[in-house]
Amino acid sequence: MDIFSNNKAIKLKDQLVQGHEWTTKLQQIISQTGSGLGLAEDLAAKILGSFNDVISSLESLEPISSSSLVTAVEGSQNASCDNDGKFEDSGDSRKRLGPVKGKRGCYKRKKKSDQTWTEESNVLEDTFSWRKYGQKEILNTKFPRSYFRCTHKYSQGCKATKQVQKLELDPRMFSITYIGNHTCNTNEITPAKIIKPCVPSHQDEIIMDSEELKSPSLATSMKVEEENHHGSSTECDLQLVWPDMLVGEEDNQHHHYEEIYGCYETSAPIDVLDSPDLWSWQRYPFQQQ
DNA sequence: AATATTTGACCGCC
DNA sequence: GGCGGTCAAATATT
Repeated sequence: MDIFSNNKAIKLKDQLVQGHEWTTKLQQIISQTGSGLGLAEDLAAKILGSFNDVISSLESLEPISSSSLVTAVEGSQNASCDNDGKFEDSGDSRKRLGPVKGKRGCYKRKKKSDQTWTEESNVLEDTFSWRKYGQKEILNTKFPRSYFRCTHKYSQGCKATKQVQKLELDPRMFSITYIGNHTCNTNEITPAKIIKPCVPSHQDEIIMDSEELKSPSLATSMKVEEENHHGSSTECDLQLVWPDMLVGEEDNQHHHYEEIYGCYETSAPIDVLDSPDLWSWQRYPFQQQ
């Protein structure tokens, strides 16, 4: 009955966690920038402390464990007819049984709930791993909209999705709409205190966002693996979501499609350790479809 | 072979 | 019927 049992609390917590992480990244940037920023570093530490306090208070009031998150989120999004989008029977059950058109599994369109919020950002950064599942041209908009779902949708039933669209007014910015909260519990709340900004160490592993990201800057959770980096990194950025929307030097492109990786901090040795930096670009966990 | 992305088709809502 | 969100076969990548 208290407010912490509802979805808003979950969203609130997610946003706090996000704020915490961004602050952490900011702190890292500050500390890497070096001298003369002690005050800023102090301030970032204080902000982090506040985030920690609020988050832990929230958790103590109502343990929002991943299981309770599942409960909270379920019911707001029943994706398909009766099986609730669980695809519990062998992953292949979702595939068409043959060249039968006109019978795609019936599904209910999600309604946007209060678990939907939009951010504008110049980075496509967050702590979750996403998998793109669609892209659409949107009427009267210049840029297409890309649709992402949580990588753990099938393995853990996480129903979080997000939509990303470039802003017309400022094509360097993205409008990112998050729909639903994550119910997956892997990497959900990485120990943000030691999160470092994603600094790609190899050119071929560059990511996205424009020149300034080559300097330690805001981290990103997405990675483009583009082998023909003739263009600016801004183009990488564009290619991340709209590989076909490149203007200009597009003729040189071989249309290698982007891949998206979750960017995780390696506190424990995981399988990808050849990364010279402290980040490991973890491929999306295996999963059956 | 396993997994991810692309992209046209399909579906529900307005 | 149009539009936007999702599905899933085909294709690309690792």
